[in-house]
Amino acid sequence: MEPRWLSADEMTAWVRLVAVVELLPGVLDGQLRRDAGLTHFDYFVLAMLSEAPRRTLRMTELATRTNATLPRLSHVVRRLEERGLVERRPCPSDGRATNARLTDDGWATVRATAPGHVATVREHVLDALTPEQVGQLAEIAGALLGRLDPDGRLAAVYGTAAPGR
Amino acid sequence: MEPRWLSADEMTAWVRLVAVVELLPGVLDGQLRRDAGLTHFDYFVLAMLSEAPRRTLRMTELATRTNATLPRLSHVVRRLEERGLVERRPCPSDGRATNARLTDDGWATVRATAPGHVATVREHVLDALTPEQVGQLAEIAGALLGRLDPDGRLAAVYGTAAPGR
DNA sequence: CCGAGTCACTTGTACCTACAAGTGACACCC
DNA sequence: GGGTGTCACTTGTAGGTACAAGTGACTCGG
Repeated sequence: MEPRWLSADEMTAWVRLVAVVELLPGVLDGQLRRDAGLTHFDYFVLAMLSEAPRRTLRMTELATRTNATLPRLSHVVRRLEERGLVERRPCPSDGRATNARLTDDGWATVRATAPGHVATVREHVLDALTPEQVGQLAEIAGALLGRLDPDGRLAAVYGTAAPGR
Repeated sequence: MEPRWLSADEMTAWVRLVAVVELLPGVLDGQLRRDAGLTHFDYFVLAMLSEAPRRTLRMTELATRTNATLPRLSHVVRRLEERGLVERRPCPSDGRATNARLTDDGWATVRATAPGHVATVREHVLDALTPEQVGQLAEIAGALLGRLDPDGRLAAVYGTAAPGR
């Protein structure tokens, strides 16, 4: 089988996108690790909790929102718990479930870390684009998510409605 | 310090971009791992070699093109060498350097793997976009790379874009 | 109830990556 | 032409992620 190859325009877009996907995590991880001793995934976990009602989420829900497997999340939350940023309690209404809650220390950490993180995002991404391009990027990324996340598992995070479903 | 926060449009674009960056590597890795037993980074290393003259590159050059640290590349190439896909030889002109060359087996592996990889890229990325959006994506990603890769270390890959193969 | 099946999570093992230290090889300079 | 410093890599060790198996808790048919 021989699928149609990529045109020059497609190749350019694809190769650059791959480069971005390769470089961006390192930039984010580096800044957060230096400034707060957190990996980007750690920060994302804390951020998801900070936006949840009562700063609490069930492990399963937290796993889908962070696109993590349950074992991975379990390990990460255990480490965050050892640092006092998160606490786990058995869910009163379902004995199988565990609720993860952001502690006051964790909340303070998020508030202290967010400005530097936002500054990094501005510096390396948003400020490089025109307002028009920001809109185009939202459209394009939305379209990609329709393919990358057809079940909408992350839809609760990235907002409303991929057009694909 | 309080940097200006993100506008609603910026937040949408950013959150979606993060989701893409989070999901895309998993999709690429999964397909390549299932079909060829290669990680996306492995494949990228082989692809870079396959496009180089005489299918040979010095380790340092290969590291910059793949955005890898030298230790990481050293481990990966050792494993690829154990599988017979790559071979290493001391550089005759500089005793410090090592040349990595794609073997015939490695070349065959790349040729056998590329179509499935391209199909995945089409399915999950390019076919989700209009031709106009493909152009916009190239522009946007190019702008981001100006910030993410200011020294142009990866420019040899995404810049000239060598659409030949 | 009671047993099979599923769910929600935890633990254990293997792999991969990052960081730090070590080994030759080259370059320069007096 | 030794001494110093840098370069190009390799090796060793620690930390994080993925996959597989295990443990209680719920559900539902009989």
